[in-house]
Amino acid sequence: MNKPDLLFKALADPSRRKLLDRLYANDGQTLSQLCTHLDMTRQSVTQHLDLLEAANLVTVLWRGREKLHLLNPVPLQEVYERWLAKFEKPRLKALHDLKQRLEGDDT
Amino acid sequence: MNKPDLLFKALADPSRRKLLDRLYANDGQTLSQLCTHLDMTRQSVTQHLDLLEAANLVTVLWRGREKLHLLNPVPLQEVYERWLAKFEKPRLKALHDLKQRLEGDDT
DNA sequence: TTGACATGCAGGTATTTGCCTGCATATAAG
DNA sequence: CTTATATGCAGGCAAATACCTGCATGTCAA
Repeated sequence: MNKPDLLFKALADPSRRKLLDRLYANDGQTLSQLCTHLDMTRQSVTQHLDLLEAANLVTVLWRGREKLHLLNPVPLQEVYERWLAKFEKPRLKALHDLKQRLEGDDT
Repeated sequence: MNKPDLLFKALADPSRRKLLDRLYANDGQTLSQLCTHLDMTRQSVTQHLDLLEAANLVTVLWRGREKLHLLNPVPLQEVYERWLAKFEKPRLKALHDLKQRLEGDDT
């Protein structure tokens, strides 16, 4: 699977985003530590972390029997640069607004 | 399903990103037009477009029997503001580099 | 009105996902 | 050495996904 696929898929799950948030608040936590705040088994959390690792959002550092998880923000910056930066605010929003006027709001 | 879930899920598929790219290059295309460049049936493309619409990335405008698709970049800006902006460049990359030194490169 | 065109709607199926249980392995501590 | 701790590995299962086929509906144009 290619790079942006892995990245967006990794971000598409609330449990995984929660893991990223926890690492953002307190980086370098072990698997067991990360498990304590999610209502699922250790094995499920492992699977989520594996996905985050595959997306290069989390890097692993072994210390003895402990597996420390470190957050890597670089791919997120790349997402911005390659996918979001080109959508500058004013440009296409005008079309959306135009639609609102032509059709009435169907939201 | 909540907002960021829909957004990231919509972006997690290469066909859907390709559709967004095509709309970025040439906005307001019909379903048939969008089908011509993807190697799948019209119904599959419809499903992808439905997902993009659910994520509010695409807005639809009916003109007679034609369904025009308009790109809406606002959710992408929100993604940046709510998820990416807080990961400023220098901060945590240092930890990733530290790991490289401690473990050797396992990439 | 009739025929062509644009799209919708209703399934059917193979694959992927997300979660689980059960057991195995490796490290730390007494 | 023995026990507790931290994690890995294998497999199973229900739900979601991403395709498809077949048929129905609505709109334009002659």
